[in-house]
Amino acid sequence: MSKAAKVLPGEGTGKRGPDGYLGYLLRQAANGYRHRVETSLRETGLTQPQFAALTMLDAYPEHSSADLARIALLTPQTMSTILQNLENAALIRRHPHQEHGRKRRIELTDAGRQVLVRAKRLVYALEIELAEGFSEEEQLTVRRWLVAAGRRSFEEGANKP
Amino acid sequence: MSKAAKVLPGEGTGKRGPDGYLGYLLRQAANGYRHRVETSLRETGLTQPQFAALTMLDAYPEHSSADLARIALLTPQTMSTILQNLENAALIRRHPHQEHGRKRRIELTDAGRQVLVRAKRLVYALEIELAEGFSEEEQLTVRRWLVAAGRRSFEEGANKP
DNA sequence: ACAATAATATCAGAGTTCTGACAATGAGCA
DNA sequence: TGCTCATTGTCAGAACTCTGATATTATTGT
Repeated sequence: MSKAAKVLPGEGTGKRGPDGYLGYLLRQAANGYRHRVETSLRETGLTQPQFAALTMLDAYPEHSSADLARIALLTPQTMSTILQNLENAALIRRHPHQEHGRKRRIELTDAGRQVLVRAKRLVYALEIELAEGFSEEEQLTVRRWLVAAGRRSFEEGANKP
Repeated sequence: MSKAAKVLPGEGTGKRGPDGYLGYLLRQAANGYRHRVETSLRETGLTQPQFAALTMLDAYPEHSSADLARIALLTPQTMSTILQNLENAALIRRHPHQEHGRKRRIELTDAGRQVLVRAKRLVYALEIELAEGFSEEEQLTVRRWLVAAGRRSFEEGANKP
């Protein structure tokens, strides 16, 4: 290993610690958390987006793929991909929509419901971990910031996902 | 559109506002910010990870692909992919490492340096936007939280990226 | 009723990220 | 010396995410 590699900034220091750029920290935090979620969900075979989609479908069974995309701030194409994978895994089913030729009604299968129950337990444990060490007030600050970071100047893009 | 779709929770309400799950908010914030960065970087053709890699290489020209992966908390495979794309775009160059058969020395090309200068201006403007509306103290809370969210319980995984 | 516009869904292609597997090099030990 | 192990780099395959394009259906305007 070259001499330079020995001088790698340490774990929580420099640009990687609390002095780093917010955008860089945001990407790393999301990557790290997704990784933990999917490691924890390994036994269920679900990914983080699949879990989110199943949860939304369970809460709002009336919604179409396009609806879900809007809710999750994703493009319709992305949501379509996620739903295709869920359908291939037989966790959801899609029927033609009555009174609608193009829209499709989406339903969780029994397997989907069972997996979701197990997955919720696993993910909620991690969710609690995310808040550990931060006061109620600090958590509120973080939530406000995350919402703002996800939505800031979202109106100038052409393909506004 | 079905009646149910009319009752979609509004923009900043319910699970999508400050009352939502932290993990869900984190994913959306990172998605939204990445989207803004790449829209802004459109003219340069860079993606957010490519920008991050170029910035790191410019700051630490001695580092190998494996070094960069460790710094950025990514797997070696991921960093390898990003560097391949940068190399195909002729923004970096890789030479065999002296005193080392396997390691490779990575350098920005002139084109790479020029693109990086333009990209930095664009991204730093967004970085400032990320902090807007939050006090110094609040920003520190957010940074601390992001660092913790990215690193929490990172030691139990087998493939520790 | 017919044409124009909007909404829904999907295909194609690219980049990022992971897991899993593998080859080649370097370092340490019996 | 030779064996073992860690490091470095890559290939293959999958999922997610985007942009761009296209087909089908619904709504709206004249």
